[in-house]
Formats: sequence, structure tokens, C-alpha cells
Amino acid sequence: MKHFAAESLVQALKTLHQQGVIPEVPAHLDFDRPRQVEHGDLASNIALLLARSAGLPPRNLAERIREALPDSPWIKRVEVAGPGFLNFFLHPVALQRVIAEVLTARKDFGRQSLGLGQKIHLEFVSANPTGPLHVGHGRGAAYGASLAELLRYAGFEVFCEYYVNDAGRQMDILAASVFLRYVEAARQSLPWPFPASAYRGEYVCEIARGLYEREGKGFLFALEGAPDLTGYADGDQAIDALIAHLKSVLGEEAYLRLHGAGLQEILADIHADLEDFGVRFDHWYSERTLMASGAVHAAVQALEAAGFCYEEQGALWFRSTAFGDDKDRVLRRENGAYTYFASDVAYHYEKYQRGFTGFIDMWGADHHGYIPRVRASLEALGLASERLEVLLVQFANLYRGSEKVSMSTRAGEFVTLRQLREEVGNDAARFFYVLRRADQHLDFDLELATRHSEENPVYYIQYAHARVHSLHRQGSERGLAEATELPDLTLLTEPKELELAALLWRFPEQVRSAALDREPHQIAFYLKDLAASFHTYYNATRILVEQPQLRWARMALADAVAQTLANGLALLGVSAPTQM
RNA sequence: GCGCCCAUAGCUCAACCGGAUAGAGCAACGGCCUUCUAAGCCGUAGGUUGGGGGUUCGAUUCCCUCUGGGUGCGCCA
Repeated sequence: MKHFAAESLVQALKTLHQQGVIPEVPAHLDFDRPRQVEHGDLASNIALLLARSAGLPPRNLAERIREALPDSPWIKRVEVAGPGFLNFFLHPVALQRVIAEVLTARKDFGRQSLGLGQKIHLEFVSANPTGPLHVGHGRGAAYGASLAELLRYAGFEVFCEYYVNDAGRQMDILAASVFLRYVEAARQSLPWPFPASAYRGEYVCEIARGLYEREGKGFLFALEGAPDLTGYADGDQAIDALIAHLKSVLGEEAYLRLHGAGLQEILADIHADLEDFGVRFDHWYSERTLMASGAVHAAVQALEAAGFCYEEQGALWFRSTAFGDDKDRVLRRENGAYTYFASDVAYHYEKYQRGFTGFIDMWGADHHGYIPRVRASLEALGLASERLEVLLVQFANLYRGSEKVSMSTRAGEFVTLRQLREEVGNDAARFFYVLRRADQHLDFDLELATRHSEENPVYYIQYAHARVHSLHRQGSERGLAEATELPDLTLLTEPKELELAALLWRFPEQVRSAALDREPHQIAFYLKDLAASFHTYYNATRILVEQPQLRWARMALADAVAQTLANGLALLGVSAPTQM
């Protein structure tokens, strides 16, 4: 919609530039959408911005600009207001035109071509496969999936990846936990109480039972000679001792089967859970594979070759402080094993070699301390660290009424994403997750979400969409003819109709802005606005009137609203039902 | 202690990278169903944008400071 005023304004500014009134024509013009109708459809503050360099009072300059504006079929009138704003009042034709545009473009109304061949790598969720996804992961999943859709719609090529932390100690702890439950599944009692540092969730028992059914008592012998876990003061030491024992008595092959039993089952569960949630990845990147391929070794060597490494106390350190980090970081431990950070360096190094133009990492907000060191590693490797964008997603706190639900993966006390979806439904869950900015804490009250499920804002928007389809059904029942071609849109002269049309023009701009800001919530808020505006119109104005031309024009407007709602909901992964 | 994020109506949140009189939803109060779905609409009330300074035509937005929350500071992942 801004283009209606922008063309004229550029012309006017060029004229004034030629006359020597202003030193230069700004490269970029921005318009505001005034809150007040008296301030027109579009407002420009250009006179306020150029007043100083032009040496003119803002209002005088605004008046000069106004006089220099060429006639335009789209602009009804322009006013100078306030401290020097130029308020553009558009001709109704400019507003009505959007309806034809929506009905021509259909699913593509709002689609942008901002990407210009840019390929963006988007990494999100990447939860450790040590248990089912919980409500915190759900937020990252919903946010990432919506952002991916949004970026694609804005014209970027997007590659979604889940980084699977399938190596490392947490997975070993899972394997040990599975083993302990396996012993129980075989009706053997443990010589000591189930250790506190092991995973206690019910899913571990299920995995263990499956393992027992497949493998029989084949792993039971490993219980013999197991260290006395009660003998350790520290729970972490106890579980590590057990892990070491299992690795040595089972041997590499059998231990891997035990390890894999948990990993594969949990990964499959996460995959299915996300799939059901409408969240799909192009690739699941295994940390294990990364290490096995030698990529970690290669990345560390590259850092060494670049001259940013040193050895101290038997460990290999990366001099990240050379790039602004708080302290240097260990890459390879005294015991020869690479750190998690080393894998991360390798993973990002490898990402950069895959030909993407930009990278977006979506991390839990508690990982923000990692940003400086990852950036440092990229810079040390001679890579453009500014091409990596890290989006931090704040926690989702769960409440039952006023009581906070404490969640701990280890203790198995958490509400899973699946439970949440079953309680409130996919649509409501997807919508609620992206209803607030990612950098805001999200308080999700389960009780409220269940109790007021029919009051969810998502239904409000879906209802608006369904109402349009209901109009078609109603019209057909009454034997009213539908339009066979684009009706005369100039019949739409009601203020509410023009307001709705103006709102439709805003959608493409909102897509652009939401994509560039990486803020899907902008779309959610826009849809609420559009739905509200339509409900108001629906209540105030009869659409299925006798007069065919007017009826068709109003139905065209309603169709355009429904299409835009559907397009926006699709970006958020929410369905657009034709009937409630 | 140091770093990062946050603070807006009673509650949950917006505010188009500095714009005009800070907006929605819920909760509260009062209206609207013999007329296209009342999962809806209309109206009323609700604010010193945590406090205090500064920058300028103009600040919720940028800078400083204080207060109050969150989070991070491992040879864990």
C-alpha cells in the first residue's frame, strides 16, 4: 500500500532536489500508518527528517513537498499536520484494489521476494535425545517452524536442521539408566537404590522392557562386579563409575546396542512428536557422525593452524579471549576427549562449508553465554561471524493455576509436549507458543488453557475464517447466484469496508517485517486485528443482500479476508477450518 | 562479583528499528440473538510505560544510574 504514496513522494523530492531546496533525495522512504483516521492512510515524517539539512522549518518544508507532489489517481489529498507530517489520504480505488489482488494471488498474496537466492540454514529444537520433548522444547519447535515458513514465504530458501547430541556423557547416563531399568524388567533387584543421578522417567522403563524383550537376559551378567553406587559421596561420580563398568564388561559392540536402544527409541519418538506437531526438518545432524567423520579433529586442527590454540595442564585450549570472550575455552581435555564446545566448533565450521549464505541458530536463553565463544571460533577460522545469527528463546514456565510446575528431565517430572498437545490441541499450542516475542518469558497456565479452551484467541481467528465459508453455504442454500467474475469493487464504500481493505494491504508488509525481524508473533497479532475487524463488519453490515452487484462485491471482500487469514494461519502452522 | 535478557492497564501481552492522543485480549461493569454461526458485536472504566537523570523538534523506544526479576559464568552437555 505504501507504494501508492511512495512514487509520488519520490517525484516531489526529486523536483525539490533539482530546485536546490534539499541537498539530496533519501535512498529509502518510510511511511507510518497513523493510529488516527484524521491522520490519513499513510504518513511521512520526511519533512521532519530533512528540515535541518534543508535549513527550513519542518512545516514549511512539508508544505513545499506537498506542492511539488504530482497528481496521482491513488491519492485523494495530502495534508501537512502536527510538527510537519505529510498525511496521505488515499482514494478508495487504491484500497478496493487490494481485493482483486488477493483474489488473483490467492495463496501467494503476501508472498515476498526478499531472499534473492539467499539460502538460510536454520537450526532449532536440537534437544538432547535423553527423553521426550517437553513444553520448553515445544516453544522452540513452534517458533522455529513458523520462522522457517515465514522466511520461505518472504522469498528465502530455508534449510531446517536438528542437531542431535547423540554423543557425550548425557547419553551415557541414559544408557546406564536403561540398563538399571532393564535389570528390573528382568525381575532382578538392584543391590542399591535406584541412583538419583540417573534418568527416572517412565519412558526409560519402557525402553528397558523393549530391550529385555528383544535381548532376553543377555545383558544381565553386567550387573556382576558393578561398583557399589552407595559408596560414592557424589551422585555424578557414582553414575560415571557405573558407565565405566558397563563399557568395560559389555565391550564396544554390546554397549553400543544398549546405548542405541535408548537413543533410537527416543529419537523416533521426538521425530514423530514433531511431525504430529507440524514441525519438519530437512536433516537430522548427528554429533556422533560428526566425530566419527573426523570433522571435529579437522576443525580443531584448523584452529591450531590459525595459531589460536595452546596447551596447558595437559589440555588443548582455544584462545577465544583474542576475540572478546571472557576466558579461553578447552577444546580437548586432559584425558584426550574433545569437549562439547569442540563439536560445536566443528559443526559450525562444517555448516559454513555447505554453501549457505546465512545461519540462524535458535538456542534456549540459558545458552546465551556460548555466543561469544562460537563467534570467536568462526572468526579464528576466518569465517564471517556476522552471518551467524543467534536467536534466544526464553523459557516457557508451566503453571497449574497459580502453582508453578517444576520440571526436571532427570527426575522425570515434566509435562511433555505431547501431553500439552493432547490437552489444548495442536492449533492452540502452535498459536500460543508464537503469540509472544521469543525473548519474553512465556507463562503457560495449563489449567487456564484447558478451562478456557473455547476462549482461545486462535478460535477467534478460525471463526472469522469459517464465517466466510458459512456465507457461501448460506448463499447457496438460499439459491443466491455467485459472481462469475470480479465484481465492481467501487461499490464498497462503507468506512468499515475501506478499513478492512487497508488492513489487507498491511499483510504483505507484515510478512516482510516479521520475516526480517524474525518475529512470527507479528503475524499472530496481525491476524487477531484482521479477524476482529471482520467480525465487526460482519455484525454491522449484511453481506448477503438481494442486490447482486453489491452482494458480490461484499463477498469478494469477505473472500479476500478469508484468504488472507488462511495465508497467515498457514505461516503459523495453524489450520483454517471452513466450519466450526 | 562480572556478562546477557527483561520490567508497559488488576492479569497476559502489543506498539511498524525515534513519531502525533501508548493499544488489544482476559478479568470488572452496562447493552445486543424472530435477520448471513452470540466461539460474535457495541459501550464504560482502567496508565507518571519500575524510579531518577540525559540526548532533540519529539523517548515505551537511544545513553547513564538506581531498584526489582530471570539467566549464564565447568577439562558438563
